[in-house]
Amino acid sequence: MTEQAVFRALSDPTRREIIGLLAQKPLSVNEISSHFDMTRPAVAKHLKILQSGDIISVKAIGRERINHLEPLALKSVADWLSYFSHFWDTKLAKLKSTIENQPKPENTP
Amino acid sequence: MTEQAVFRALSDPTRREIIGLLAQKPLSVNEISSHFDMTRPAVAKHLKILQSGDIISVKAIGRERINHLEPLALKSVADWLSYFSHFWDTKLAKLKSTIENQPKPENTP
DNA sequence: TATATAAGAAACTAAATGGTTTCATGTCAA
DNA sequence: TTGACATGAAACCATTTAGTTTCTTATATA
Repeated sequence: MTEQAVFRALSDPTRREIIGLLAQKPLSVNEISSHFDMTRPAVAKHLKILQSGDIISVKAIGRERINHLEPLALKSVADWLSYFSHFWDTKLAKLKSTIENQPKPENTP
Repeated sequence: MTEQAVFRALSDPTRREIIGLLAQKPLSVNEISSHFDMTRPAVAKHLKILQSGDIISVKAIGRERINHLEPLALKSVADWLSYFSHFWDTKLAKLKSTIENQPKPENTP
């Protein structure tokens, strides 16, 4: 939802790991839980926090709830960071603005 | 220090605002505190957390402690995000990896 | 239909977090 | 040298966080 909700969601290592898992493919709550050394309700709470940041969406299939990564939510963090990126990567920042101001980039062979 | 320390430091809106201030110029503890509706010790605690993530460095000048932004620390977050950036910006991600994987131009035969 | 499975919900707990107030220490300047 | 100022440090507090256990509900399936 808000930028704060995304930053907050990313502040926990378990949640970042869940994001990494869901980047591979959508997973049910049980499938996600099996990757961690904690109970299913604990994982479910993390999923709820990820939902509140719109980082994942949930689709009910029968009795399972399939969690999908919504990567666009992470872009707000990337946008915040881009304000500082020129400090460490002037070259890339310049390229970025060049690309974004171009109507159509040429193909790399 | 660790990636976790950086993510943790960014999870608080006050700390992100401090980062924004220090991106303009280095500031003393009092100067930073004057921007917020909380006591100086509270701000000092935030500064300590930012230090623990190596996001700021402190130089003592007389009785003042001048806080400097260390933007390179933010790069670890950018790097983590770049793993997902292809979801929203395939074009830029490709260019980025192209650039970063290039050897030094002068050594190219 | 009976049973097993997937998940949500509630109540509880320990520890971390974000804030406060008060006090101590070092440095500048009249 | 004395007093004001910048900061650190400690003790304390309320709330949030991350986890647990237990119970309930809904759906698959033998």
